[in-house]
Amino acid sequence: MAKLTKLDDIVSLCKRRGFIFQSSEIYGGLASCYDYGPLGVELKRNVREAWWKSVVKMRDDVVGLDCSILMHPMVWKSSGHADKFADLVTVCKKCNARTRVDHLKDHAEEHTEHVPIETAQVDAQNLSKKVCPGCGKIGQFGEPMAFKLMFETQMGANADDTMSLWLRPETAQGIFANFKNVLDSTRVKVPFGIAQIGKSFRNEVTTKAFIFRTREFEQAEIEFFCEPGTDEQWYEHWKEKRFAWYIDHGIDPENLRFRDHDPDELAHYAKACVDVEYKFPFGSGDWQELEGVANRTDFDLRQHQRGMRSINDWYENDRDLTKITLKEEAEDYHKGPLSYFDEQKKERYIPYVIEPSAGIDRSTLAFLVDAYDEEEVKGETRNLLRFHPALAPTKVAVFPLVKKHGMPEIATKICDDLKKSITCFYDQKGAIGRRYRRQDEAGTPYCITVDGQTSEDNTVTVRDRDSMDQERIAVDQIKAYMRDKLDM
RNA sequence: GCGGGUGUAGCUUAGUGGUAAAGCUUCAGCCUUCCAAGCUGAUCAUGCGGGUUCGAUUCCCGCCACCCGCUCCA
Repeated sequence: MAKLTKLDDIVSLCKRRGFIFQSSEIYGGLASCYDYGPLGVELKRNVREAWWKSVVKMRDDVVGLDCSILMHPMVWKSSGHADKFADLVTVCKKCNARTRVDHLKDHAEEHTEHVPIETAQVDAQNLSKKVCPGCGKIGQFGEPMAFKLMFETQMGANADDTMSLWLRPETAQGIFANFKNVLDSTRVKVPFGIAQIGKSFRNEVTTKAFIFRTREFEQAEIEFFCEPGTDEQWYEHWKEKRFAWYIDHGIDPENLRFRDHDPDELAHYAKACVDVEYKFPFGSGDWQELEGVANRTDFDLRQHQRGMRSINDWYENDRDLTKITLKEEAEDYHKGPLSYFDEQKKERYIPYVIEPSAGIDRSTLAFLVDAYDEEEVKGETRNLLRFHPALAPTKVAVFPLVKKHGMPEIATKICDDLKKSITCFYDQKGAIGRRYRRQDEAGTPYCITVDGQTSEDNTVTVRDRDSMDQERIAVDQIKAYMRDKLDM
């Protein structure tokens, strides 16, 4: 069957049906920014809720959180973002390949982490011996360009007295910063997790592929705190849980896989990391990351303990982060303010952290692409979105077979009644077949039709999106029927 | 940022140095008793800004945006 094979087809579908629009389109658009239309916002909201339900509501060991996007600058000093979230990039004059300066080596290149900007600048002084990984030419590089990877903004209305802040580049740090608050207020015990969904901002060097890599994006992250030594089993646990979530919500297993990070690919704080990848149809049909599950060890909480010890330095140095370095870690750091006291073992430790970090926009796109289908029906092409019921923007559409003989009144009443608990949509325009197809394109799983028989025996037909089969049920059974079908 | 490509109604396409055509969609009406039927009518476009020209959607320049690479990662 013909499917979406080009990104252009997906973009077109998204716009045509009101899923996703280019941001500020009437002004020519704004690079890398997108808006969710009427159907898109419902879909995305459902993706969020499905995630939240799965990791918070259905579990006893995860609680939720919603942190501010603006946080104390020291958060980013401790996390490492302030020092390291800047790259110097240079371009080979011969082949135009673009490479991060810290990735350039005299000989073979090996993967490295982000490095402090100052270090990179020193490195950049001497590129004459460096080898272009693209064409192998030596020392043919242009002036290195600095990239600020975090968005900066100002807090304070008085123009002469403002404070520069960053928009968070990840939601994770808000969770670490609230670790103690959650411990003190919710009676949770390790192992437990804190989940959060929210916007993050990164000045990606290059954006990519529609909403796949954007500078403003939405993350769904869990920081799961566990006892050191149990981290590997929890890593496996989350790896499995998160993979299953995509499958359970309709992603074709053929299009989903794990990709383990190579040891030299791991971030400095991570002990292990695996990506959940989806086979997007764009480009050459590449596998692209939807979610990363990482074992972050005790790195973050230990870093924040160092940061807390350094706060006075920040004040004493005119609140200038570039002038300070974090204090060394205390000898007994494992008993520090962000440690956990294990009642069973009667000992304190800094928990290890397993972090499943998903991209809401990315998975929304994956669910959309994966649900898209075309099939031949009586010589006509039927376009439909086979969304999982939990994700479908509209759950039920209600129609009168024709708009006379009192059918619209009955149908309207049914729809109004359903609205209280189910997202539904009423339509009486045009021929019935057309209305069915319209709902197919929006991914609505069920259509209820009031016909001539309804006024005689109080029954309606329920039409299934995927099979197009119809079933006749009693009006007073509709709610129960839908609850059952929609698994509500 | 560099290289390559693209930009005409909501969508898909046509076309031209003389003021833009069609299909689908949408809207109104008629007709319709179960899968995009039919009839009538209507709305809607040359990404933005300059230049050349009597006249630019078309030619030139700049900008913006998107796509494909280089990169990166949720």
